[in-house]
Amino acid sequence: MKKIPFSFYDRDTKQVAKDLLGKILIHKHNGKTFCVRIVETEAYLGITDRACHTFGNKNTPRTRSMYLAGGHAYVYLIYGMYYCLNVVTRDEKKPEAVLIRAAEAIYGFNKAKDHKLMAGPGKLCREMKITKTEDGLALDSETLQILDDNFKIKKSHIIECPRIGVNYAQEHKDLLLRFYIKDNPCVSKKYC
DNA sequence: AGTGAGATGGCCT
DNA sequence: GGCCATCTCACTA
Repeated sequence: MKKIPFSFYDRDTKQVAKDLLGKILIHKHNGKTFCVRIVETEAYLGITDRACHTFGNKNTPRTRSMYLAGGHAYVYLIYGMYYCLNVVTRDEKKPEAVLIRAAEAIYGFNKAKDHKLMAGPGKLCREMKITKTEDGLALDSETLQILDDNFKIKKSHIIECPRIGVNYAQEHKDLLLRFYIKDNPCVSKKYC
């Protein structure tokens, strides 16, 4: 299990989104450790991307963490009841991020065999107990980490398709910025 | 299996 | 007031 250097996150956001597939995400909470493998991501390309929270350099209390250096967490509340976990990329001047959309349970879960347990960003945070408390944490923190266990994914097994739920984003809604591992049963939707 | 409504809060005109 | 990077449940058929 290798630590991931911060330089990994200060790269092209689309590339980081693809490279995060297969990586290990760990959250420690109330003495429990939740460990998963990331199987689905989406790239949000900052101030020029209509689907991104920082479009037009929008900087509000909610999006504050997007302006941290790459390798920090950006957690926000959506629809009043679900949290979504993002990995901030690039540097402080480029508020871009990767949404972690789905993961496969490795350990720490009672229903680890349920492939749909974390098939979706809201479900993932609910099951891993990730909330606003984790917003802004570095991804090598004691309680929140992303690690590399040398799990490799062939390029041909990375599927690219349009992002989910961004129909409002006009000319950016159809960009192929959603990535998932081919044939993995834990992804949030099959069709693309 | 596919559609539609409701939950619910922060942030925007 | 309306929209949202969502999810679940209740309905249709």
